[in-house]
Amino acid sequence: MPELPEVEVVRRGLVTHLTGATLRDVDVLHPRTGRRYPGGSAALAQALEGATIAKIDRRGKYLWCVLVGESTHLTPSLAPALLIHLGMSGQLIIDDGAASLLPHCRMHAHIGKGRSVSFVDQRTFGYLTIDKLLWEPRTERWIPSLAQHIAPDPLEEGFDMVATVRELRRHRVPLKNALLNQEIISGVGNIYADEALWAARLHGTRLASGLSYAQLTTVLTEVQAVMRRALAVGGTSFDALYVNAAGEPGYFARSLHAYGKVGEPCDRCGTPLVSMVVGGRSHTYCPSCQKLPARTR
DNA sequence: CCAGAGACCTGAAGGC
DNA sequence: TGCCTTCAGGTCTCTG
Repeated sequence: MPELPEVEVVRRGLVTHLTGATLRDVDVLHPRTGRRYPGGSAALAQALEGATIAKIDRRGKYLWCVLVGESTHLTPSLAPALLIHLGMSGQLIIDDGAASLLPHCRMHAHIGKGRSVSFVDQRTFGYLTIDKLLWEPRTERWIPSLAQHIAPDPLEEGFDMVATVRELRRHRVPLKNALLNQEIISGVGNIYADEALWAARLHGTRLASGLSYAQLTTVLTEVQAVMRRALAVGGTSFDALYVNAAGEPGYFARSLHAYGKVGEPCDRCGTPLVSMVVGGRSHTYCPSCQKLPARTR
């Protein structure tokens, strides 16, 4: 559920409250939360103790806090970013620290001025770890080593539309799957993939390798457009599983045209939308606007 | 190298 | 009413 727009909304909220903050009394409360950190959750909590957050950055669905270590436990070889992936249900909540632990709280730390930060994650697909940053010459950015395999996202400066189209055409897989492949383009999840395909009038089972440069440019342009619109209203929330750093939902769900709308009339032509499984993921589309061509393979 | 399937996890929703 | 099954989704890992 948290896809690029939702993660960016979270990042912006954290910039306000975490920049310059020092983490104290760090607790990592679930073994799966620290599973990507050598030594696990207890070692992670110890390593984060006393770390100060200098900057908060993002690529696709990966979020990271650049750390400046006053911490004696931050080993130089592992400095200097706290990498956060929200998984399916992760939330980062800033509060005044007075209340007891939130339900499904997986990490908690004090950040000064009586405030605290909580990582809440019902399904524990998310994780926190400490990772080193590596210089990426192509985009001139420092990127965590665990996100090295992730392609630039469609809203970052270094995003190369032409190169991404070329990469999409290399893959003989359904376009829907190609859009969800974070190594081709990052930040796209099931919601925005379905929305962009609907807007581009393309069926998700069309092979990426079989589409024209113009068609692929159109769908990528729609990915950018739908994400910008979602970002402007705080992202997409269906339930309490996605909220910003202040615990508030986003309002893009009311603007969706395809995702989660099986059986409802298409907003363009009125034909009821249908759903099918593509590459193990549900794909909701308009059978009239998003036609499969006669020759599909 | 590339594609596809399974594993991980919890709570909501549906079936009987 | 209540138990059981199914589903949802993002990534990582394994298999073919």
